[in-house]
Amino acid sequence: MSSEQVNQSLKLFIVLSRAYRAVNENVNKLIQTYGLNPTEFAVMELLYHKGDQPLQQIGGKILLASGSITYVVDKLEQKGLLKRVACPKDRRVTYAQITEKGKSFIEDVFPDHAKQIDTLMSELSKNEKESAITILKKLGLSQSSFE
Amino acid sequence: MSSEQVNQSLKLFIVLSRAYRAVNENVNKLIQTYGLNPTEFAVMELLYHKGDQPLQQIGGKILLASGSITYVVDKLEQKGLLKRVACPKDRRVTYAQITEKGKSFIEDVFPDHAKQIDTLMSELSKNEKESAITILKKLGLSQSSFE
DNA sequence: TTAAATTATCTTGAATTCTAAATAAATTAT
DNA sequence: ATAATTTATTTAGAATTCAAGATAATTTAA
Repeated sequence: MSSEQVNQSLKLFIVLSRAYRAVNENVNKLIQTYGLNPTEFAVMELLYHKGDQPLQQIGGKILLASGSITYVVDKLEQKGLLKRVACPKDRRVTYAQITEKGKSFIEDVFPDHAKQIDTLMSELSKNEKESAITILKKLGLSQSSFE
Repeated sequence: MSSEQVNQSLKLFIVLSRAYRAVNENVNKLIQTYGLNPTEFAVMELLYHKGDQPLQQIGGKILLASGSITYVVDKLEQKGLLKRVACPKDRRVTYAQITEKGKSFIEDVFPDHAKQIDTLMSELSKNEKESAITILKKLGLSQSSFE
């Protein structure tokens, strides 16, 4: 394990962090204009694209502790964008389910949202995006090593 | 602007987010073992590698609001890892300056820290890292578009 | 079956971050 | 020179997140 190799990895970590933060900061500002915060939007996207979710699964998918899920789901329920639905088979479980209002919200907002993200990526060519996707996929699988 | 292109950008955004979070989650756990939180560590790294910083500049470099800088700098000052130093030329300005204790801390911790990050990147070949660095650099420059 | 262990959600309190306003110093314009 | 604007830091209060514990339901094992 040469020092050069370590330096390259460090540099990648820095560049990865900057790229993510730069893009994400812009996406977050965009989401604010919809009247939601990033976590709320992530939950809505998840329910819209993947269907009803047991509360617990939401935590695993968007990286949120169980106490925080209760908080975010409460807020979205107050806004009428989702509702809690009891699981008939296991009474410990509650599903979050998108409402009609929630569905309309995502359908209103998502096309432009996607276009804006495309704009944020416009510095990259098609091939560069392709390469980045292939490479970054491998990093996304990192197992947790320091628990 | 084809829909395929937008989809590719969306996919890259998702993969970028997952990669960053996977790596970052591990790095954050590592930092916790040093007794600091990620923001505190970022400030210490900045001061160690880039020298004294006016408080305001810290915000720009690690993406933190001015109110939060006061909070983090207070905590690091309490821990004796940095001190505030008045700017002689402009009395509005306060510098954060690393202390000897802070310097020792980083010097103790950094070599292993870097090695652990290298381990997290070990799924990628040298060439893949090189490509990722080149491509991600372009994204890191994204200007804020929705202020 | 009953007890023990596990799982899902919620509650509580602390930590961290943000926004907006307050304060203080410097700069600009009249 | 004085007033108005800008810049840097801090304060105060709200929002968000987490960790740990509480509650309730389910499953496992004796």
